[in-house]
Amino acid sequence: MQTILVVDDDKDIVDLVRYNLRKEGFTVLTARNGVDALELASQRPDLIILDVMMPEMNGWEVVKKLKAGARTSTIPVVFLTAKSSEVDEVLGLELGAEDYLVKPISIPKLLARVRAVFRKRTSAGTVRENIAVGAVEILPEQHLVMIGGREVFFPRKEFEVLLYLAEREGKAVSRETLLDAIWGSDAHVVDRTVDVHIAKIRDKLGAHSDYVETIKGVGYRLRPPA
Amino acid sequence: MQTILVVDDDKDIVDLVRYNLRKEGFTVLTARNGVDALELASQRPDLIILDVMMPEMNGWEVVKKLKAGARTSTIPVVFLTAKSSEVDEVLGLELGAEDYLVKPISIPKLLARVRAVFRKRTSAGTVRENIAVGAVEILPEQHLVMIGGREVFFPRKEFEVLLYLAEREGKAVSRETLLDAIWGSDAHVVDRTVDVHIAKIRDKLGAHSDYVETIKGVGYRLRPPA
DNA sequence: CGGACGGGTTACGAAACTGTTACGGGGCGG
DNA sequence: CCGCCCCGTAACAGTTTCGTAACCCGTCCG
Repeated sequence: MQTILVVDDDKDIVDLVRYNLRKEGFTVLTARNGVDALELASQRPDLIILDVMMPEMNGWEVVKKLKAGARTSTIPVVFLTAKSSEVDEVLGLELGAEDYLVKPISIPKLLARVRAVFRKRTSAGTVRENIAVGAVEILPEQHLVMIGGREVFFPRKEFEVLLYLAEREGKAVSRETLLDAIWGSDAHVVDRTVDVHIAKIRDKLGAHSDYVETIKGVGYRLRPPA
Repeated sequence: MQTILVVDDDKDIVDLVRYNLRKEGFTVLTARNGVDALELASQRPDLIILDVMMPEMNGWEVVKKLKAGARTSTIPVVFLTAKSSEVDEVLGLELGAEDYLVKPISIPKLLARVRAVFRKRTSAGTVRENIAVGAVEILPEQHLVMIGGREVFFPRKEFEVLLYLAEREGKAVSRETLLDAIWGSDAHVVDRTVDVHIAKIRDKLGAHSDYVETIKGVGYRLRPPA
């Protein structure tokens, strides 16, 4: 079953949310401050419900750190906020906030949002299964790459590029497509940047660097050699 | 130039979007409600930017009707939404929404999304199916050519020429037509250039070089020998 | 028989593309 | 505050691809 991390300094709210989510069958982790939240986030819950206003480390900071961590950057976050004026910030800042809820919390609304997140996750194909291309294995959920059985660390961008290519094994992928998919359609990035990442990926692939083929004038293609 | 239909009940937004899209060279149609939108959609714009919240007929209904109409079902739609909670619905319901934008609108983002839609449409949009002509197999998505089961590399231009001929197997294609289709109508290329590429293609086809027939005074034709 | 046409081939310089390395900025952790 | 890592950009070098021109051949005439 899916795990949800609930973070709020108000014990009443934590209890209320936990009770209701458990009743729905979710596994619930809780934290009363940002530090503990980050600690628990490393367990990779499927969703984080996060209070904006907290002593010491507020919600923004927590999210920033989550997004920075390779293992936690893809976890969806739903904000809890007391003031509706904060809503604009949630939407304005592009922190990858999945959604928000305004206090006082309406339980039906909460559950609806939570279900919506999971629906989106599964329908949008965000369920990232492990992929193997020849001797290269990619484990998206753990942000891990195994090359010939050995574990190799890939920084975020390189990882995403590799994953994208792997999901389309054998297909030619243009730089433009990669930029759209990974950097976002509104990115301000030169396409030669892709080359550099490809170079680094090849470097890490070591003996298997020939998995990444260059198609001049077209793009790249990932596949095991014949 | 491409035509975009903008639908929103807020005049300010319509004006803002129209102004910016026009500046980018698009032809812009506008509607203030769902009914007018459907009316204009019959003109088959290349893209529809659609507000979710509108009086009388909301965005969902408009899209449903668009998808129902044979002439309008393939037009990509980008949603405009004020609340992030609606985003889930956009993605959750599989209405074929191409993308979405959250208000307040960022113009650079809007333009980036629009451009992305057109890029996707022209490049990956069409599902390029594999083609076989005799012993020659062309796999467009992988940018691969198999000749008698053996993989042979074709540089971009040669690949495109071969593909173009293969898509018209048995039909005579003039140099002029090829130049138009592959080099672009605004290219400044001598038509004898085509001959050179044909020669290279024949060379790579090896034993099957006779697939490419010359029709004197007309052009070329690709087909397996009788 | 000579010449005009159309086309096949080859050679070569220019342009286009990519691989790689180096550098600067930013963020995070110590 | 310092140092390390990730990332985007620029610059340089090495290839590949492309477009033309040139030359050659066969055919079809008068």
